[in-house]
Amino acid sequence: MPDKKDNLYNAIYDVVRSVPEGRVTTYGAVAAAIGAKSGARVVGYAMNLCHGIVPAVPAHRVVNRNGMLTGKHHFSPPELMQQLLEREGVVVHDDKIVGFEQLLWEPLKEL
DNA sequence: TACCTGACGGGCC
DNA sequence: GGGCCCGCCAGGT
Repeated sequence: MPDKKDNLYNAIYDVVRSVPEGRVTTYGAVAAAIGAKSGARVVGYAMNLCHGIVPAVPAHRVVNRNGMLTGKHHFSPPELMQQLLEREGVVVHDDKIVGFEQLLWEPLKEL
């Protein structure tokens, strides 16, 4: 695997796209799924670059460890993240996922 | 061209 | 129990 880094990002997008509708995952869960233990942050960087990626990466289903929509500010408009989640049946209150632990979808556990 | 900041999380003091 | 620090990549200024 010469393009390890490239595959890393590709793996991140693949995992995020594997998240079922109405479910959410965390940066740490994705990072653990791809073996990037050093960086939940790397997942965040990948999300930052998801702009223009096809097929579209459902970054709105990725939240931080607290279940908060930390990256909503990167959407346009920011409310779009919550809108998409609510559209899928996910209840969001105060930028936080209601019943987050129940909706949490862990790749390592489910995959 | 170089520095800095930014979607996180876990470990250590 | 709480707060601080470190690790990682890439793009913008």
